[in-house]
Amino acid sequence: MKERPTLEEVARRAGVGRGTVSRVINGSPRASEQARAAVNAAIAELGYIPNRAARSLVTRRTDSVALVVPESEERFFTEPFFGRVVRGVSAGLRDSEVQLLLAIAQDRRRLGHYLTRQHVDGVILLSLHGEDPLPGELESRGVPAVLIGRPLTTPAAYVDADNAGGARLAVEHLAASGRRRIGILAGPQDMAVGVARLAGATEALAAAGLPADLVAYGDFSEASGAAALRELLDTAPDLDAVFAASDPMAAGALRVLRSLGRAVPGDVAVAGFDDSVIAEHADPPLTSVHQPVEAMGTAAVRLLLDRIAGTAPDRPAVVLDTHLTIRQST
Amino acid sequence: MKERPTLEEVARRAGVGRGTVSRVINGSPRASEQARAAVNAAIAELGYIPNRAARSLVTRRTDSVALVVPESEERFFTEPFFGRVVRGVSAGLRDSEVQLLLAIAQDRRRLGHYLTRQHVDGVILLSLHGEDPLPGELESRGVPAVLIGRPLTTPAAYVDADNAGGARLAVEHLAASGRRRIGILAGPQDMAVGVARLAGATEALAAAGLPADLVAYGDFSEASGAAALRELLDTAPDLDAVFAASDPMAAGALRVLRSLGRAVPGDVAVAGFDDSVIAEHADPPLTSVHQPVEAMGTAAVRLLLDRIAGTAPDRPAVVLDTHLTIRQST
DNA sequence: TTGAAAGCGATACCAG
DNA sequence: CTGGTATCGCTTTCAA
Repeated sequence: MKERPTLEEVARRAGVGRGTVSRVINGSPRASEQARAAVNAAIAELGYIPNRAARSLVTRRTDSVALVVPESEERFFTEPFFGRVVRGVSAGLRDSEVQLLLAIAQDRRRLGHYLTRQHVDGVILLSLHGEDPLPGELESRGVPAVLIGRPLTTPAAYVDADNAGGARLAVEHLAASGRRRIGILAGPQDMAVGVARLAGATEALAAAGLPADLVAYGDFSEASGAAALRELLDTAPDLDAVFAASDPMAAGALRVLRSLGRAVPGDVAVAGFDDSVIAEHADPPLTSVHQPVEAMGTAAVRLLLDRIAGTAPDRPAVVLDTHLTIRQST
Repeated sequence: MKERPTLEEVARRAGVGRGTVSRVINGSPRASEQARAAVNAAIAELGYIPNRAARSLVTRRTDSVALVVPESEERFFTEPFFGRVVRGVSAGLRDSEVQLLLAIAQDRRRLGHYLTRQHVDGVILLSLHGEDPLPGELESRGVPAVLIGRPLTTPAAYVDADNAGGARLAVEHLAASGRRRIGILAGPQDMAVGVARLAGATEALAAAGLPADLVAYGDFSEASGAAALRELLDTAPDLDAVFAASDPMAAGALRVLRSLGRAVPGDVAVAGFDDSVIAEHADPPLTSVHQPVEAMGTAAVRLLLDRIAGTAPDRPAVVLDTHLTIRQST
């Protein structure tokens, strides 16, 4: 377990002063080629690695950002969404010397206490519900924050998928394939995603000259999707297509249709949202709106790093395109 | 953006020396009740938070552990497994002041370079394949490592689910419900999980006095499960149950059975492994072996923290129980 | 039990 | 362009 060399030893080995070594390491232009070469040689030879703690102590930067996830949102952990975001965030950090800290927020108070400039340079917040006071608190303490998922009302920097656009794509696809009685299984309207997906679907119906009279609400769960579809079938037995605001809701719809003996897509076409493993393994496999989750994570870090560097607008938003993955259910 | 107070200011406010403040903060017994009270009051009043960098600089500990995930294993990110592990690890760290660093390993060399005592106190490694040289490298450099998932051959500290036991449970369940021609859709035999699940299944067959002649192999994927089942049906058209080493494989089997018009569970019972969202949403919902993934994460940190503290055996292993979630497919 | 003083390893400013 | 020096905020002797 050999001890790591310090900057001072590098300086001695290279026959230069500590200042010079530091300049070379941090890519300062004020260093002669000669010095640069000597220092780099010494670094390579000694296997020198700068001590983050020491650096952080004087620069007052931590070179780390936190990804904060509310512990209460069990969905995050049992759905692939979380992993994909993490992967995207990590990819965005790849070439940047910045570390990713994971903060699963058990206790909001304690977390707010912890997330200071002393510990992180910035924060990415994974939030489902729009009404989180945390980003505001952070910003007011000088800690840049970026949300993944648009907040419902609170203004903040965020990255999101084009949920409305995705819903539009799906409904357009249903209409284009000749469906005329298209039902919408909408998500909860106290979340931005729920609102946006319904809005997009409604728009597409209007554009196709179809009525938007068949709307029922759920909470994104399978059971709620099943219930919502039953509700729609009560008023419109002639329904020939369904757009669900989530894949589990679509799966619930499939279940109901099967139990009723209605063929999919023969009698009723079904489209979901998220292009998740559920869509892929459903019977029949579900046409579903695909979100670029990894890209959202990457965009979020990029935005955050820009904000930390002070080179980003104060409250920027990035909205990424979705596309439709077409499978056998439509 | 108020500046955080330093320890020195706390000392001044409390009317004691810096040494005393430090002792109180770190719970040293060598501090009078009086001093303790004064210091704590000052800390509360000033909102003091110790500076990790400064502390780390002198203690030579980082108070952080890394969770390392091979980037190449796309499975990790698109399956809930990853999120659940993260959640468990995070829960294990909850009361410990230790931070969780996420390292998605793009480049093994660079990562090995990075993971020194200077940056982390220890490492948790999420590895699918058994042949990872990283843990060994780390240990030899004095960085404690704990694997999640038993390595195939390399000796190392690890936490794992009782894969063999889980497979045994599933096959026992099939046999107990009167099935006599039970096929095994095994996973790849170059992974410890694949080996263990097949071993457990075989054991259970033997214990039930049934032959273990119906075994076909796959790679855990849906397609491979479908292919493997077709293979078994060729030689044993009278097959009346299948145990698959993964849920996707089981889903593949369901698909084949459906296309052949065989009823599940009427004609053939099907059991999977992982109790994933796929099992839950399959048609019919799959009986599947449940692994305590969160608990594995928690156990892994606990083990790691013990090793860091030097209070754990040198190469300990923790194996956690699985259970069977029974659904309609059996 | 306590305070004072000496570092931990880096950066940043300074004069040269 | 360069080397020395002060400094970041904390822990840890050491002497009192």
